[in-house]
Amino acid sequence: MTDAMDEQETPARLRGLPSRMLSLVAMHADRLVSEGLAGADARKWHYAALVALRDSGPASQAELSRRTGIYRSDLVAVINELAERGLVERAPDPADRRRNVVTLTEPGRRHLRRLDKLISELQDDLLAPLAQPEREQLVELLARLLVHHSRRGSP
Amino acid sequence: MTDAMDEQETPARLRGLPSRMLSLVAMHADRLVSEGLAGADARKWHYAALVALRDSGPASQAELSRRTGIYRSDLVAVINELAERGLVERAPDPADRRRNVVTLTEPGRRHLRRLDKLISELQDDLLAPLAQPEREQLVELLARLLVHHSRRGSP
DNA sequence: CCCATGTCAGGGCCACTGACATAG
DNA sequence: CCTATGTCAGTGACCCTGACATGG
Repeated sequence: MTDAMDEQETPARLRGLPSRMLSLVAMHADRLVSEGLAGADARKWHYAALVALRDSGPASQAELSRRTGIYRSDLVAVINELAERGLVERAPDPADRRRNVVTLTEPGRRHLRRLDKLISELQDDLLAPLAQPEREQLVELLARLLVHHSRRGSP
Repeated sequence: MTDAMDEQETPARLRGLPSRMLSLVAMHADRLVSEGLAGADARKWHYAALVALRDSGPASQAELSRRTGIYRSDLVAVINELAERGLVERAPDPADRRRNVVTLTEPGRRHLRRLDKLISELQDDLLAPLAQPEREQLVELLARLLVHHSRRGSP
């Protein structure tokens, strides 16, 4: 009875394709955030690195890379730029001389607080058409997808 | 009472940032789709162009560009590749000699049917952790975000 | 004269790889 | 000897711009 062997359903249309919708929405989101951060002379990785440092304290670059998902090789430039601006400090780790310990400075903390505000406004712009419970739903669904698809490559 | 002026809430953490989650999930989705299509010697734009042709019939390249969102300049290569494989036909439009009319061929239709199946399996992989109603919720929320953020640039 | 179309050339950003020296 | 770390060099995909010739 419930058999639907004769599905002649409309073949895929582009507009309803989840993978496509995700890409498009993510593009809009990235743009919003990138442009917003550009106005504050920052990029999203600057923000990611700073937040990671505040959340879990000073860390080596490799450790930071794991926390943020930024590649070790790309992190170099990010830390360079943050250090130039005096937002973080990069000092050799006496305990393990391969490592640089990256630390959030006080100006870095202040700057981060400004970025926090900016970012939170941008999230609001992004989610503008959704009511609060819907935003939470969205976040929860995305989180489920993330944990599922992350169990492949990172552990 | 409901006033929350003294919000000292935990400052932003990366994991819960909607814009970030969207980017990450979209990355996974793109990967899934790209790798899947690569196995069928196709790319996502091949698929997009083919679907657009089936959905709305033969079209000029500029028209196709509007339907798919692919830039006119990038479409050239896509149509080249599809034409090489005999999946579409590109012929000058006698009514407007600037235009090329692009038409889906019969082999193109067959190929597209295979891709449809592939893509639909990939969507399943992508949404695996979600139950059917949740998938619909997700798509609906994404659609709302899309219409909202598309009213800027296209009309 | 202005606009549309197809095409090419190229820039910028980003995820990702590979290699290398140094150190554990 | 193998692994980890920081660094640099480079690739390929993708989004996007600009320019140009031809035609409406």
